[in-house]
Amino acid sequence: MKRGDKELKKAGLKVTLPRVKILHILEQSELHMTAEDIYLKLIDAEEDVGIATVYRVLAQFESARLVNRHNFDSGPAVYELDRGDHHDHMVCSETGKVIEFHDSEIEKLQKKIAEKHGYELIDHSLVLFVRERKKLTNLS
Amino acid sequence: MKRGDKELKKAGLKVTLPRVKILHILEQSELHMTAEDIYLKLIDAEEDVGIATVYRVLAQFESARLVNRHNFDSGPAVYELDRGDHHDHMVCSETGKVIEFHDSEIEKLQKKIAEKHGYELIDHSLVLFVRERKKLTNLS
DNA sequence: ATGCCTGCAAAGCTTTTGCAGATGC
DNA sequence: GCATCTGCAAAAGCTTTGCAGGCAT
Repeated sequence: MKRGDKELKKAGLKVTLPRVKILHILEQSELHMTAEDIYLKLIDAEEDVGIATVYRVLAQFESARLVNRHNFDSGPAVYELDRGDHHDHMVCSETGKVIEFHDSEIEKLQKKIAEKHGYELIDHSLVLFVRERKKLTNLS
Repeated sequence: MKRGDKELKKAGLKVTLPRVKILHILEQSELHMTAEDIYLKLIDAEEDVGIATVYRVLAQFESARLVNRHNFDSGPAVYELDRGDHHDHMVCSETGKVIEFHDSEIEKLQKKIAEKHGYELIDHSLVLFVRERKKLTNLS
C-alpha cells in the first residue's frame, strides 16, 4: 500500500486511481492549483480522468479536510493540500504570485472581534492584494 | 437635478434611468445586495430594466468607486455602496447575517506583513465566518 | 445628430448532476 | 457481488457580450 492510501481510507474513500493520482499531483506540484490545472496534469500524464471527477474528488478531499479551497477572487477556485499549518495568503496583482504567511496577532484579534459582537469565530478568509515595492533609490 | 446625478456625471456616466434607479436602490436598501436582488427590486418597482444592464451598471459603478464588490464565498457576488468608510465583514453561517467591523490594529498589521515580504499593500479582503455564541449558562 | 446606453437573447465560464458502465473491496 | 466510483454529456448558476434600436446631451 502506497503513501497516501491511508489518508484516503481514513476519510472513508475507496483507494481509486483518480483519487491517488490527484492526491499525488497536489503533493508534487505547486501549491494552489485550480481544478483545471489538475485536470491538465492528468491529461499530460495520459490518465483518463474526467474534469467532473476532478471536481468530485476535490470536494470529497475538502470534506475530509485533506485540502482547502480558496476563492481568491472571481474566477476558478484554487485548491491546496492541507498540511496542517494554517496560513493566509498574499497575492501579487502584477505577477499573480501567491505568498503564504501566518500572523498569530491577527488571528487573535479576529477571535476577539467576533466575540465582541457576541459570535464565535469558526473560520476566516484573509487575502492581501499586493504589488512589488517600487525601489525609489535606484533611478540612476 | 436630483441627488445622485452628480456622482454619475463625475464618473463620466450619462444620467439614465437604470443608473439612477440602481443607485437609489443601493442607497435605500440593505447593504450587500446581489445583482439579482437589485434586479428583483427593479421588477418590483415596475421598472423595465434587464439583468444585463444591472451587471453592466454595477461594473461601471465599481470602476467609478461608487460601489464595492465582494465575493464572500462561491455563489453570486454582493455589492455595497462605497460610503468612504473602509470596513471588513463578518458572516454568520447560521443566519447569513452580515456584520461590518473595522479594526485599525489589523489594518496596520496587514500593511506591516506585506512590507516585510517586500510588497506594498494595495487592498485586502477579510471575512470572518462566525456563529452565534452558545450561552452555556442557561441550560435550565 | 451623435454617440453612449439598453433590452434581449445568446454565449461564456466554472461547477454540478444524471446515468450507465466500471472498479475496488 | 455489491456498493461505490467514474466518464460522458447535459444542465445549472452566474456573468458577459453582440446586436439592433433607444435615449441623453
